[in-house]
Amino acid sequence: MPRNRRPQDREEKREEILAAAQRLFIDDGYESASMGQIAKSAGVTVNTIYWYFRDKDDLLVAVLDRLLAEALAQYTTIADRPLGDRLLWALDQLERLHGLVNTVHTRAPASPAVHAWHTGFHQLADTLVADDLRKAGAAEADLPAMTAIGTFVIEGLLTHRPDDAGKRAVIDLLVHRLTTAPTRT
Amino acid sequence: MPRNRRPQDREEKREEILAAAQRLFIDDGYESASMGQIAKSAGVTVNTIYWYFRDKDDLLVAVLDRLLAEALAQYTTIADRPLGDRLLWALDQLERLHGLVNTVHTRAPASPAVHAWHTGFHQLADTLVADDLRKAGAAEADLPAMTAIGTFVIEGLLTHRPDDAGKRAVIDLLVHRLTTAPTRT
DNA sequence: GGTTCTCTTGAAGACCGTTCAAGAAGTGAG
DNA sequence: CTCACTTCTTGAACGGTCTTCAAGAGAACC
Repeated sequence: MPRNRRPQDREEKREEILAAAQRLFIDDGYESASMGQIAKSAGVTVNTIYWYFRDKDDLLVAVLDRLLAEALAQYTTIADRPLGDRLLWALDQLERLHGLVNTVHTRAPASPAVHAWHTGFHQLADTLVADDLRKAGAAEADLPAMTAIGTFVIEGLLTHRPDDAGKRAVIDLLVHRLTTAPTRT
Repeated sequence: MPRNRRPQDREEKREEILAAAQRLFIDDGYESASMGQIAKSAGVTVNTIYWYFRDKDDLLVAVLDRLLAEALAQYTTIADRPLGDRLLWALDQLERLHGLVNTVHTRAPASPAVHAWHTGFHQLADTLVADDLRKAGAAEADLPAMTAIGTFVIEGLLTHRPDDAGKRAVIDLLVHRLTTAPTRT
């Protein structure tokens, strides 16, 4: 039992800070979004953020978890579409956070928390993609390399952001080349 | 004609600063390597760096140019090896700067200089890869998507650094799938 | 009423990249 | 030699960052 309770619930306030951080991280980028701006946007002082989150990286991880949960909730609604469509969907989902992909890669070496999130995310993504490729009849031995390629291409598309036609072309070619057996020579 | 000359040549000193910056950027990362550390490592004061370079991003671009020139000089020695070998070579070359790949992507939106370097680099890389794929008999229409996939996979391997066997598997599978025509269904 | 825990805050610390104004050092002209 | 001019170097400061510390406010329990 909590010895004390403010009128506003703890989770509620945490969520407010998180929402402000998410918006600023996505709109301005992780580096540009200062703790001061986040605090002002959430209507609190900087120190209050440090009551709910260990540091800025911890705040980033919490935002990432939030976004991932959102995306996974939506994933069930399109889980039975063809692989190419699902990849494009994943791309659109992730594209909302375009800058954050790079941020995660940048912060992971320096922050154990971000590193752990990054590892977990790729395990999840690998599992999903591997299941797909298995169903498409890919050889079991090729699966690790294939999922890696799939992941790398998606990250590349996020980082370099070609136009829609370019995205389509890359995804279609990738799916075609990965799911149809090459000719024996 | 220069009105004045110090005992040490201008280019020489610039090169010393550049060497110190390169080592720290690669070993500690761009963010962690502070201007103060770079200056101390080069045996000068911080302000001296600002005499030779506009800002930290300019210093980064100069380091990138240095590294790229080194790599290109070596490229001619292996230009006639098979595509897979050359990709692995490029990977080893670039791997020395693993962290810098991300740094470039992170700084490009904020720094016009880094952005310009990034664009130029990809134009160069795309040209090289496209030539290769053309020689391997790839359909002209597929070339842009193929080179994009090649680039993305290399960047992915650099960012996520699997072991040597994993790298080999990904490269082999990629080259195999890209250079052999899929079966018609 | 006093104690205890939760939450909030103002102020300060350590570091960052960058700029300013001043000084040192070499070169050429009078 | 002296003076002006350019090149290079530097100490000190500025505004910004994330983070921490110590103190205070507010609700719940004894």
